[in-house]
Amino acid sequence: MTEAAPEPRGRRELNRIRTRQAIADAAARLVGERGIERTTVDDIAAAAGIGRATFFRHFESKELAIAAGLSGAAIFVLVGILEEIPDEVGPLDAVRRASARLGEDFEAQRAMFLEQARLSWSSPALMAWTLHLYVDWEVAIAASVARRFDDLVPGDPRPRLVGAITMAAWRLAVDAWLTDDGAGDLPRLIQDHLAAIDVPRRNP
Amino acid sequence: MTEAAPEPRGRRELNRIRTRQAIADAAARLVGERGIERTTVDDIAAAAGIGRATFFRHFESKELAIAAGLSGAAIFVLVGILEEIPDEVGPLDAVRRASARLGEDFEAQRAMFLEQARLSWSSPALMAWTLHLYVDWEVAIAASVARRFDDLVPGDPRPRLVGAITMAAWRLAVDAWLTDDGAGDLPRLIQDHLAAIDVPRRNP
DNA sequence: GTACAAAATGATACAGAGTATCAACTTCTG
DNA sequence: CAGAAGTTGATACTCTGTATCATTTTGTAC
Repeated sequence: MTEAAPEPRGRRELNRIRTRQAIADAAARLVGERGIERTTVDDIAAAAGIGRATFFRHFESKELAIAAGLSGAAIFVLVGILEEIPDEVGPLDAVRRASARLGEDFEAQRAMFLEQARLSWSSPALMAWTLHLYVDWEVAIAASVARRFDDLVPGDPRPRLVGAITMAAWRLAVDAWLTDDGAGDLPRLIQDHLAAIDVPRRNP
Repeated sequence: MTEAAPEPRGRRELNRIRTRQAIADAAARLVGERGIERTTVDDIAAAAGIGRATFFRHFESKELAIAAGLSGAAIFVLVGILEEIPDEVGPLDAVRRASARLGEDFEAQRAMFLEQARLSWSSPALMAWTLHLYVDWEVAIAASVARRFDDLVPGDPRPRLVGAITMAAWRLAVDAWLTDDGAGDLPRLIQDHLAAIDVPRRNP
């Protein structure tokens, strides 16, 4: 999972990251072209230039590779933007601002987001593994917002809760957007969802 | 998924519900006895007294049947208790009270809950499908809390957000509990998680 | 640059999951 | 009771995911 790690050490790590990204990209592209049912692990492996055994060294399932290819980019960018929000901004406000920043470029990529969202929920197995991937993103968001709490204690549930709330708000906003066939304003929907929740930055 | 539906109409519906429950129960029992890797769809079908094709008419995957058998009971009871909380209690408070009520009997079944929780996260595929099942439960909780908002409007995201928050709080509390090998106080952990979040019953 | 250890790869075989088809059986309706 | 509708179980098949092993690539020490 892509966190703000130090520069990778050697060629092995570089290759590992590059291969994983190549697999995810190939998976998303082939599923976009043919649909999930007509896309096999062998197809994805061939398109990524690897063997099938290597595929399974990078991803636990075909659907996880597809989910990483479809959903990974937007969330990766969100976490990156989160890191840039000034430290004095509270945890949920930081998430709101980062989501708003991501939304600024939304119109330029609306069709792509819509297609990716449709594909993500287009099979029960892919939905299940997309949710699995979202848990990884929750952890990344939690790591990013933890320092924004004034009174964090060891074992404090709030960073993980903020991560979970963020992914839930996004997921439900995308659901509503798809229900409306993408006619709605997704950035607005995300902000509405995030506005409805509060996680105080300081316990009472 | 079990919602407070009217009495089933005919023998077909009764059989469908009964068969589905038999499959889920057999799946959980066999996985408890042998582990996931040693439990096949044919094993579960045989234990439930059905054919393998019938198995796949009730569940989209082996792991979904297992998840339904392991996790379904506790959440079914939670939704039932939610229905009994007085209408004037706000949405999240109702969830807190229902969770507290469920926790009253916790000690009597602590070993069973611990084993079920461990099994639920014991394979990536089962984790993914358990999360998939949780989305069904979010919908059920949303249906139950919707009337507790003073100013609900069509398309209002808050009931679904309460559902998502409830399942996230439970999931993260169980995670923390497992990290501590079940030594912690799960009902207390759930209350702590639920206490950290607010969804105002009325928009400002 | 070389030798060796460690890690990664790809080919392959296999068990089992998940899908599709069809004949037979069960349930429902009039 | 007859006929329609729905459900079932057996079976064949494709593909996923796992395991094994020989080969290749990368990293380290000298």
